[in-house]
Amino acid sequence: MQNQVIEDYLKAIYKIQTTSGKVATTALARRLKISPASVTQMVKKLSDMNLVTYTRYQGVELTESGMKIALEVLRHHRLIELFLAEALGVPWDKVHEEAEKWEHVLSEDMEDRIDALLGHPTRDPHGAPIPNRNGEMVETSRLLLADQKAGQTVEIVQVHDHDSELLRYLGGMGLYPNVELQILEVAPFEGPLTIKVADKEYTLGRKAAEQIFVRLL
Amino acid sequence: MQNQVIEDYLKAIYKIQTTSGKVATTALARRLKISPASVTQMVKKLSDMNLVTYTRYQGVELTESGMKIALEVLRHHRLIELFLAEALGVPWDKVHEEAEKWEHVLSEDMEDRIDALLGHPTRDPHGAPIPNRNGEMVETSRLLLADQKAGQTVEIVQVHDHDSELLRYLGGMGLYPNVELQILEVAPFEGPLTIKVADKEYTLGRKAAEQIFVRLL
DNA sequence: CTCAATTTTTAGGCATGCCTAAAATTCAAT
DNA sequence: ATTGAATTTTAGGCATGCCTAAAAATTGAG
Repeated sequence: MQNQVIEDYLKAIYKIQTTSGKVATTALARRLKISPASVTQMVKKLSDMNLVTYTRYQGVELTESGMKIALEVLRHHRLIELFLAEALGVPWDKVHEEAEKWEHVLSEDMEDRIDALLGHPTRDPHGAPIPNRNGEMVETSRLLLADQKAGQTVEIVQVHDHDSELLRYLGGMGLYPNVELQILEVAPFEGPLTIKVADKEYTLGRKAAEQIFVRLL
Repeated sequence: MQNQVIEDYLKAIYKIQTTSGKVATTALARRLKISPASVTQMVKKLSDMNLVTYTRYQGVELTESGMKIALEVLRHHRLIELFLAEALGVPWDKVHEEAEKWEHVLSEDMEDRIDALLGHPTRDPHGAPIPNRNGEMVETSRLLLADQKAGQTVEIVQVHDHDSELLRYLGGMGLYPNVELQILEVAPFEGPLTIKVADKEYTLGRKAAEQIFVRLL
């Protein structure tokens, strides 16, 4: 059983666990693009290795050591994303994909060097918090831009990192973490938002606004 | 069959092929630390994939496409070595080991970015030539420091990269590629060399001197 | 040119991690 | 409380890439 596979499972379990609590076989299978049957099998092995607790038909949960590994991988992933963006100028819509591969080959020594080079950063290019070496991180605001009211001035805190196309779209409007924007109008019935960024106005679809976390100013 | 495994085989075949010509199963097995029986099996698959030519009991040779891949991996390896040294300050005795892992996850896009960042370099930190995107490279001098005579002034061109301890030893004396040194004395019966580097004298064992390529000045 | 030593291949096995089809269990609606 | 739908697990299989032991081919010393 290779590291890469285990790490991908633990990372996926972590993601699901922190967003929706219980981690069902099917949810894991969907995220990993693996059949549910295979997931069941693998999850048993992870359980044997004390990385997750598993009860038949009841889903899994990370153990302490499973959580530790998941957070290490997450740290690698986000450090690499930032490193690629800063050191190599990789556009923010591409860093995720690359980091998916690099995260599994990063030694502790390289991790430390990158961390130091970047000045011990706490946020990746999408605004997601980077766990420190002890797995601690400062959580981001959980306010969705989509839920805010017209008239508000907010600052972008974090953006979902999975959809490359969305990231390019947002980048085109200058919508990055730490950027301030005004909500001019919110169309009713789940309609689009009209926003003002750097003195320009844009119309932002509801779907996009649901991928953006903000804090109030 | 994963990329990593194929790439490691092709790289090993390349190395043996360019140093000793024919590539025997056992030699490959020794280098890869895999049993000869397993190598035979794998080599058949590589042959099926048209990456090597293989005749039972006669060893293997890279085909054109096998050579192409081997050179790509070599390019990745050496670019990464230099990148780690330059961008992250990794000491030259550690870059090889790290590059062994990174080389397999480097996309073409990242390769180009690193290449550009480093100014399209032609030598890695050990002085080994970096193939360009077409697999072309300028070969280094094949003169061994160990074969030179007393009184010569030479410049280090390349150093073998596999032995971390040797590299630390050489680094301690300031013996890096592009460094000039004088051979003051060569002890007979395969004895050590006395050399002068940056106005300091050192005694260099025969074994070490056999790992260093130079050009005459 | 022979035959013993060496090299290489074949045969048979094993672990990993994936799959599909079918069976077992849980869930939810009545 | 029942039952049909959905979820999850079990059973059986497959490809990859490694292993050891034994057989086959090659090599080289006399």
